[in-house]
Amino acid sequence: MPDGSKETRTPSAQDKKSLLLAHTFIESLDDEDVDRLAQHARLMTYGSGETIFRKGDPGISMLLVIKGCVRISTITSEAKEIVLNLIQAGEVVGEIALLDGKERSADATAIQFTEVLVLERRDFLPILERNPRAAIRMLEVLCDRLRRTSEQVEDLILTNAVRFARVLVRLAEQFGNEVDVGTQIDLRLSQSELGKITGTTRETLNRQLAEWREQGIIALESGRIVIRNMRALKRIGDGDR
Amino acid sequence: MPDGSKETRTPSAQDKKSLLLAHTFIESLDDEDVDRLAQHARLMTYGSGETIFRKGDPGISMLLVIKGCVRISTITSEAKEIVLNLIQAGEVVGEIALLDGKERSADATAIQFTEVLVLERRDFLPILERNPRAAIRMLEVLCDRLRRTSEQVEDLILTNAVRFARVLVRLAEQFGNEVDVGTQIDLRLSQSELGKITGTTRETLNRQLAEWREQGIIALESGRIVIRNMRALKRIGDGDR
DNA sequence: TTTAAACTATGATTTAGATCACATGTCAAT
DNA sequence: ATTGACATGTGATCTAAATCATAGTTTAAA
Repeated sequence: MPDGSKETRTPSAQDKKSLLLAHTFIESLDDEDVDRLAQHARLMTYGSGETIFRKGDPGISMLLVIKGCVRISTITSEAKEIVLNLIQAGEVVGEIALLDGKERSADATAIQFTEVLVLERRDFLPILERNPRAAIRMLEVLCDRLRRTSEQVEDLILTNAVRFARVLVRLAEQFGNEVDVGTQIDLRLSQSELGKITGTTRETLNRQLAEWREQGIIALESGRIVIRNMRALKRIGDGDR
Repeated sequence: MPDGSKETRTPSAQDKKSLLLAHTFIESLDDEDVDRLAQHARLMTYGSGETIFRKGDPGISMLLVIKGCVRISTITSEAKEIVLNLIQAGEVVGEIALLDGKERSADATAIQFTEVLVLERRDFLPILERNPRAAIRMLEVLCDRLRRTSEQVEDLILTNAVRFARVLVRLAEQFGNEVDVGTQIDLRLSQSELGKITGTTRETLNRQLAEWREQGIIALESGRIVIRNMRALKRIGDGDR
């Protein structure tokens, strides 16, 4: 696991502005604000496995993910790691601590080569205070997160098969890519990684995947899961065995 | 379980205004907006056990809890109920669906005699759009929720004893009342109810509580839990056995 | 003031899934 | 090509907690 070796490029404010504008999040801002942000924003890149921030860090910034994917996770007192969220290009990371000024509530790690634009609290908050549309956009983001996380709570009291099915369906919605045989999840996830998403051990997960593979419900295509029978998977996820 | 029999009083706009002003949430609004809300807000009351809304309902309103306590919960496909949140006087309920315009993501039930002020989407959203401070206040509420819910996700992959301890500590923070023997949780919760909060069966919970009672860590005082040794409970919750 | 309904307590049994153990497979680096 | 670091695949065993069963207790209603 490489660590710390974040590199920073030094692109022009113009470059940064166009990156900002490409980000869905930014559409709620007017041109001046975008300019202001572009001036102060830093562009950072992280290799796969690199830590972006850690639980407990002071949270004075928010990241717009330009490229790649960020895993939000935390390690319990019993030394189990659980993934709270996977955040892809076009979404934001670290907004909670930025907004409430408290510590980071979880760890953030790049799981691919990832580029982010870092917005500082002092640059961003004034914009929210001036621009209600931006604040409302932030509210939408948080509502979305909350719905997802509540769903995860529900998932965690379900039996494994049902939970796995629901997680796969959700991953397919988030990272899915339609191919001829079905929906491919465009993420290279090891089984232990997937285990951390579902909150189970690698072994149990492996057995379940094997079964579904035999039944033709899923398949593996160069290290990526392809869902071949989405309907069946959804049925399992609904508990209709 | 009584149902549906909501009664509505018809207080004056003045009455409603003073209720609004008493609510911590409202401090971010200016006087005109408070007046406007007071005119349209409805005061509703619910008996213990009454349903306020159900998962799947259209979410066109938000409730300010004036008095009492509301349980936010959901029933899984496997027919298990889990409590996502307990919301007491001074807090808001149902803000997510109001903000994102989607369906209610969970059921809301009064667990005591409860009074709420109902704010409609069409009255409230324009205020957010005009008043960034109110929007930022909403952001804080959501951040808070998100931190709580993420903690619950963490809790759910812990072993029961650790999880119970953490839940009790959290309930003590939220509903605690310092008495001579310790901190009393000011809620009458049956063990099955507590089970739904911790995501376990009544039986397992019962055994754990019995053990802690013998050890003098907790006690029962007229149906309410008193934490007599908070330090011990916190240590257990941290996994330091 | 008894009768029902809900809640608490605890033992016995079962079970889902974790843990352990080890074989096999893959792939990048030397 | 060989080594080593990881990832996958599967049996065997163990265990935490669910489920089942049943008795006692408190609360509220008739």
